[in-house]
Amino acid sequence: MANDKEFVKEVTPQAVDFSQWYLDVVLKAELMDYAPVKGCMAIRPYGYAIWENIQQLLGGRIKATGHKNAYFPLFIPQSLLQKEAEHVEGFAPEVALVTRGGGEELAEKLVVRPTSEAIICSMYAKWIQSWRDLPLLINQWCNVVRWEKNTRPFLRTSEFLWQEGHTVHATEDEAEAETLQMLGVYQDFVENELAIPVVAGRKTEKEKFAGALRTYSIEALMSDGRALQAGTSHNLGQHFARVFEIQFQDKDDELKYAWQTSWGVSTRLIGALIMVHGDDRGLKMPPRVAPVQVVLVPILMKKKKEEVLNKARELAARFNGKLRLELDDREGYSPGWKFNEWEMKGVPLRLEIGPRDLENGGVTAVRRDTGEKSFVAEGDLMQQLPLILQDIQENLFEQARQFRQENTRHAEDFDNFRNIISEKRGFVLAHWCGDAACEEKIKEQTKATIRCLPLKELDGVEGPCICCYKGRGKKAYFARAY
RNA sequence: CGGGGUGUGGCGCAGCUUGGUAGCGCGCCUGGUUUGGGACCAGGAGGUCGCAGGUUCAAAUCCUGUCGCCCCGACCA
Repeated sequence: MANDKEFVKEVTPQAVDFSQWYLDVVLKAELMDYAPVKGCMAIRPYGYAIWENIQQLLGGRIKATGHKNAYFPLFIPQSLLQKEAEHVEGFAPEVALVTRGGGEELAEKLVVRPTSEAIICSMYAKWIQSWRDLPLLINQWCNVVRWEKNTRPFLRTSEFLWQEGHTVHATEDEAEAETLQMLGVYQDFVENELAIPVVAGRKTEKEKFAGALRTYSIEALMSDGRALQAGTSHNLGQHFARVFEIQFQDKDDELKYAWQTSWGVSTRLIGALIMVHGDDRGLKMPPRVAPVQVVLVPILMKKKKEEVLNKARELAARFNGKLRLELDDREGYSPGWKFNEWEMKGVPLRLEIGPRDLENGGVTAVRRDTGEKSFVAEGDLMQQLPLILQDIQENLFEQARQFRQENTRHAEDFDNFRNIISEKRGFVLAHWCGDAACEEKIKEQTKATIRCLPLKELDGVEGPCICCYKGRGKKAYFARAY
């Protein structure tokens, strides 16, 4: 269709240039706009609504597991950040520093938080004295700043929004259990609400969080075959407790250092949502997080204009508070224009109501995921719409799951490994001996990194390392990553 | 930090080679006709051409400098 071409011209097809497609979509769907500062963006209402839904759905899970929200300062005295050696080293290059305030040079420079371990630990040291104060389970929603050289909307920005949980426990076992519990919460949330299948696993020493004992992550596969870390959960051990002196007197009267965890997901999830589900026509929002779940477009002909409009308004009012339904009764835009715009924005379900539908006593429903059209009688709407949305949610997950399955391959020798990575991308499962030198060599030669060592034992059998063939180890997930 | 690109009404671009005081498409505003996959007609508003200096009677255009932003790589949620 001529019109189709015209429209599609505004969005670069994925096959032509995936990264340009991504940029076209985030801008045209009005998720964000570039701000005057490099790497910074304004998150527009439609994009922010996704974040609000994430906050609500993930926030609910965080609270349900006993955590409470709190807020800690944006500014961290430089000396605090520098306490934990590995932590400083990891973050120093990307830290923004405030040196002046109130027109004067500051006595101590202030770091703009790149993450809040330091400032939070300094407070926890004051709050914790006894085993009775534990566990301490706190989460905060905030912005953080990391001075990035290479930025991309949502995926890597100089400032981003996230949620960071910081907990303190009496024992190592409890801390480890908490770390894994929250990883599980992330997996459940991302799979069931964002419809993105993920692999849960442990990070290698090289890839772990600066200052952590162990880092776990959930890893997702984007539709261009590159992996994206979608959430991390760290067992901090006693590293921070020791330098910040978070001590408690235990039941046995002894003074002990506490065990800590931290875990976070960021606005990067929005990037994942776009890259996992989107197509050449734009976004495809999973209904559970879609800012608009259903759009109702009245077809306003000269005849029956008022009747159609009245019925549309009546239907919209009926779903008020039950579904996120938007009535698009703007005049001056043709129905076709609206269809395309809402498809670009990824609204899962579109309802059309025109003179014909009025006669037939219902609406025409069109799914964003399959393009399938159906007629729904007015009386069935209340019951049918949630079912269709649920079906769309499941279908999106299933599509993504299938894609991941088709793009997860096993490699038994290095040539095979290299070929898969360079020609097909996706996840590659291969044996790794555990030596950082092999990890590094693989990265240099293929640009693929170890995404994680899966928690779920895949075959569980050890084999010769894909790189050195000498050492033996279990299979790890490799991929080129964002 | 390297490589590339780009800066001209809100957006996308042309004009620059060969200096002569800014144009096109989209969008926007008004009115009318339209409306089942990005409608049409008529009228209209809107730009000291990233910034600074220089050359010239005259600079979007030539020269010098500078800044921003975007993309691709090395480092990272």
